[in-house]
Amino acid sequence: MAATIKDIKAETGLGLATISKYLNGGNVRSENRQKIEEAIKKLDYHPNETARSLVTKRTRTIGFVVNNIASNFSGVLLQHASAYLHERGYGMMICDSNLDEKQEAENIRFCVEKQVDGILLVTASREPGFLAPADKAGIPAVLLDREIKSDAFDCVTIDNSNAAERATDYLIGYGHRRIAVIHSEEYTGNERYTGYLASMKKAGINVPYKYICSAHIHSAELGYNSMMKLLKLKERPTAVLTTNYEVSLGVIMALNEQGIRCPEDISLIGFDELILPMVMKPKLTLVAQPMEEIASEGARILLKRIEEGNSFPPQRVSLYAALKQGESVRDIIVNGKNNCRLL
Amino acid sequence: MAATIKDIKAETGLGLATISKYLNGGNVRSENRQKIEEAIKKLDYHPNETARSLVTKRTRTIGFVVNNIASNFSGVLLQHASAYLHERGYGMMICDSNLDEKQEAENIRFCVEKQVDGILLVTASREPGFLAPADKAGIPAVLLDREIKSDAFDCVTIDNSNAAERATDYLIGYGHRRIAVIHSEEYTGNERYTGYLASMKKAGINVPYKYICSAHIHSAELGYNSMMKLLKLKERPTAVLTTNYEVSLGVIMALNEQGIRCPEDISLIGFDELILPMVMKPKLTLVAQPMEEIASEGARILLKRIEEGNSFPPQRVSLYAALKQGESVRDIIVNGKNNCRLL
DNA sequence: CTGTTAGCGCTTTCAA
DNA sequence: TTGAAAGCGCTAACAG
Repeated sequence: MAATIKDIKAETGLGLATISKYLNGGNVRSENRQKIEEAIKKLDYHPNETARSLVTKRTRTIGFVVNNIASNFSGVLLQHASAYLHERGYGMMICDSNLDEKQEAENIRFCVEKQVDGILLVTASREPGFLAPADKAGIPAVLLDREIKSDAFDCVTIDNSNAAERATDYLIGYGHRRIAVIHSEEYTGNERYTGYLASMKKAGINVPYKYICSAHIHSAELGYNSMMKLLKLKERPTAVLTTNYEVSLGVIMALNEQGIRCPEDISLIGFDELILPMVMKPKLTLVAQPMEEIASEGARILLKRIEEGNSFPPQRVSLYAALKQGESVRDIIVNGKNNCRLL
Repeated sequence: MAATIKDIKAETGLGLATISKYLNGGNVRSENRQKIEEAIKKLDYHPNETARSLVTKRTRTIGFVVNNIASNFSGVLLQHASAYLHERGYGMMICDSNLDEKQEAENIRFCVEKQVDGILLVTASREPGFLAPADKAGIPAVLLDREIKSDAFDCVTIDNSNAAERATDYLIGYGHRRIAVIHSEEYTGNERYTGYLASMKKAGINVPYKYICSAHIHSAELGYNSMMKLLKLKERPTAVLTTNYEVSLGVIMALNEQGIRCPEDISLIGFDELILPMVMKPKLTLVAQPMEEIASEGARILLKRIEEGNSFPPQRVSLYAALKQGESVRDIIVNGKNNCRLL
C-alpha cells in the first residue's frame, strides 16, 4: 500500500493539517519541515490526487476534444498544448470525435463525467448545443482553430478569410485568372472560401461555378475527386487553391496519377505547413498557421478562465498566418507580358 | 451545485447503500428502481467519478505515454487505442515524451501521480529503469511497437526483423545486390537492421560499410543526410531500405532535391503505410504495420492485466506485417537476364 | 505556527 | 433486499 498523510503523521508526530499545509506550500517551522521531508523520502510518499480532487473540486486535468486525432494537424496541436499544460501540472484527457458530431457530443459528456477542469476543443460541429453539458457543469471550453455559431466561448483561430484572400491575391498577382477552389463546408473551409471570393471580386474576375468544388468535410478524397473533375474541364483552371492539408494531399495524388506537372501545367497553393509540403517536389506554396501559438494561447486562456471564471469577457483571438512561398506557383503570361510579381 | 447521491436519497427516501447498489448494477426492487431513475432524471444526477475513484482505487483512466505525439504514426495509434478504451468507459491521459528519455521518465511519474489504472507505452528508452515508479505503484504497462530490455512487461510489436528481411529479400529478388540501409539505433531501427543483414547474408552478398547509415534516432534529417551521402558514393546503391516513416520522407526530399528518379535511378522500400506513401508518386513499396491491431491488442491486454493482475505471464505478441507492393522498386538486369520475380 | 475536527461523494461491510 | 455507519486520503475552517 502506498503511504498516506497519516503515515507521515505517525512518523513525524505532527498534525495532519501541518503536513497538508507543508504539501501545499504553506509556512511550517523549519524544524518540522525537515521532519516531514525526511518522512516523505523514507516512506516514498506521494499525495493522492484523487482524494485531493474530491475536496478541492479540481482535477488538474484538461479535456482535449478533437475532430480527428489521426490528422497530422491535430498531432502537432496536441504536442504543443500538452507541453504547455504539463509544464503547469495539468494532465490532458484526449477524446477523438472521429469527424462525427454525435461522437463529439458524447466526448463532451465524457469530459464532464470525468470532471475535467476545462476543455480544449477542435470542433466538428458548428452548432453550440452539444456544449450544454459542460456549460451546465461550469466547465469552460476554449475553441481552437474553428469557431462555432455562438460568441459565448473563448476562441483562438487564424483569420482564415483574410489568409485565403491573400493567397488568392498572390495567384492573381502572378497573372492567374482561371483559379479554382476546393473547400469544405466546415468552418475553416467556408471562411477560406469567402476570402477567395473576396479576392476574385476585388480583381473583377468572374468565377465559373465549375471552378468551385466542395463537400461536407475536408478529406483527401475531396481533393482527389475535385482535381480529377477540374482536369476534365474544357477550360482548365491554371491554378487551384486548396483550403486544407488533407485536400492538398488528394490533389497531389490526382496530379501524380494523371501525370500533370506542377507548376508547369497547373499552379497550387494550400494551407498548413506540415511535413508533406516540406517533402514534396515542388515545395508547396502555402498559408502556414502558427500551430504552437494557437495551442499555447488557447491553453493560456483556458487556464485563466479556470482561475478567474467569468470575470472577463469571451476572448476571440485571431492570429496572423503567413504566406510561405514555395515552388508550386508559376507566372502566367498575359498579353505577351510576364505578369509576375504584381503584388 | 451538481446533485449528489444524498439528493437522490432525499428525493426517494431510500438509503444511500440502495442507491449506490442500483448505480453499480445491483439488484433493487423494481419499485425502488423506478423511484431512483425518476430522481436521477429529475435532478440530472451524474455520479462523481472522483469520489468513486477514491474508494474503489480505480480511475478508469489509462496513461498513453508516447515517444513523439507529433508523428503521424502516433496519431493513428492513438486514434485506435482511444476508440477501444472509450468504448469500455476508460479515458486516456496523453503524455508526449518528445523523443526525450528524461521527459519519458517524468511522464511515467506523472501517470503514477495521476493514479492511472494502466499505461500504454510507445517508448523512447530501451532501459527499463524508468518504469520503476509505475511498478512500485502496482500500475501495469503494455509496450506498443517497441520493446525494452526486460521481459517482465506485456508487449505488442510486429516481427520487425523478419519484416525487414522479407523486404530485403524482395529487393534481392528483383536483382538488386547493392542495397543500402538507413536505420536508427532505437529498438525498431535495430531490429529491422538485423533483418536486413540476415537477408543479405542469406543471399551471400557482402555489405560495404558505406551502405549502412545510422543515427541515434529516427528522423527525416537522418533520411535526408544519409541519402545525400549515398548519392555521392562512387558505387551508388541501386536500392535503399528505410526502416521508418520519417526516414523515408527525408530520403524522398533528398531525391527530389537532386533530381534523382525513383525507381528509374534508385529503388526504395520503406516502413509504415501512412498517408504520405499513398500520395507520393511513385507509390512507395512498404511494410505495412497493422496499426489498429497493435493498438487494440495492446489495450485489450492492458485491461485484462488490470482486471487479473499477475495471474498470467507477460504477453509478448508479435503481429505479422505485410509487404505492400508499390511502384518504387524496379528490376535489375543481371547477366543480360531480367532477374525479376525470383521470389 | 499547530492540531482537532468536520466533511468532499461515494462504496462497502454488516446487521436487520 | 435494505440501511446505518465507517471510511477512502485529503483539505480547510477554527481554535489554540
